[in-house]
Amino acid sequence: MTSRIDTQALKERQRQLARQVIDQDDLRLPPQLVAGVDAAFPDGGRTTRAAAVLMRFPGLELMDEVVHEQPTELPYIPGFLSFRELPAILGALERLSVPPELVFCDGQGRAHPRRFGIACHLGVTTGLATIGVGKSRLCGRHEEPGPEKGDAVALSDDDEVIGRVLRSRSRVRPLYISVGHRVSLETAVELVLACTPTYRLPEPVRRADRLAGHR
DNA sequence: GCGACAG
DNA sequence: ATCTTGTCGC
Repeated sequence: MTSRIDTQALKERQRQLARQVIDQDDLRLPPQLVAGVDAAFPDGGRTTRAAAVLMRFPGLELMDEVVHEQPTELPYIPGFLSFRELPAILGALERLSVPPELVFCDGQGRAHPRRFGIACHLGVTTGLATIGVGKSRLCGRHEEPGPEKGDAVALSDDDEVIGRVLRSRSRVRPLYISVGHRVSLETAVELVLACTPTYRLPEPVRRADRLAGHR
């Protein structure tokens, strides 16, 4: 049986909203308050548990943490992740004591088939500056980046550069960094590196991962 | 038709 | 993402 979900309609919404993405720096630099968000799916996926972590920049001192749960509305479909995770993530973000100036998202930004991954969706929906931090590739092609922290190569789709494949720490699998909203790709890469002192993931998303219940 | 496919 | 123990490597 075919999916009950009208992916064609969702594609149109993505293409429409993608026109509102701002891929240039339009935020205070350096920012003072950054956040990381992520979602987990307990109960065999019936519940969506979103976490938001607020930290100061550049010191990365913890300022606030929020966990928010609500019933899962949609299944996971490659290319439509944001429609599944965004509702709960918005709920978590709204409950932070202070709104962040920049949000690191677990997943792609413009490095998406219709240039509208979850980081873009969150940015356009809230108006916040956002950066996509993917742990693996959704689309695009690239060479293998060098082995040291900071080594990076372009992620390209056709003739378009849609992101960067970045070695956030030496000798770890690279991250897929892309513009979410109101941040340039160059600034996104610098901010990711500045928030990644110890582990593979930027500290805000790593902590959001933990809070949501990952391991 | 076949392979790819964020979390 | 989630289901799951031990195990290989620094």
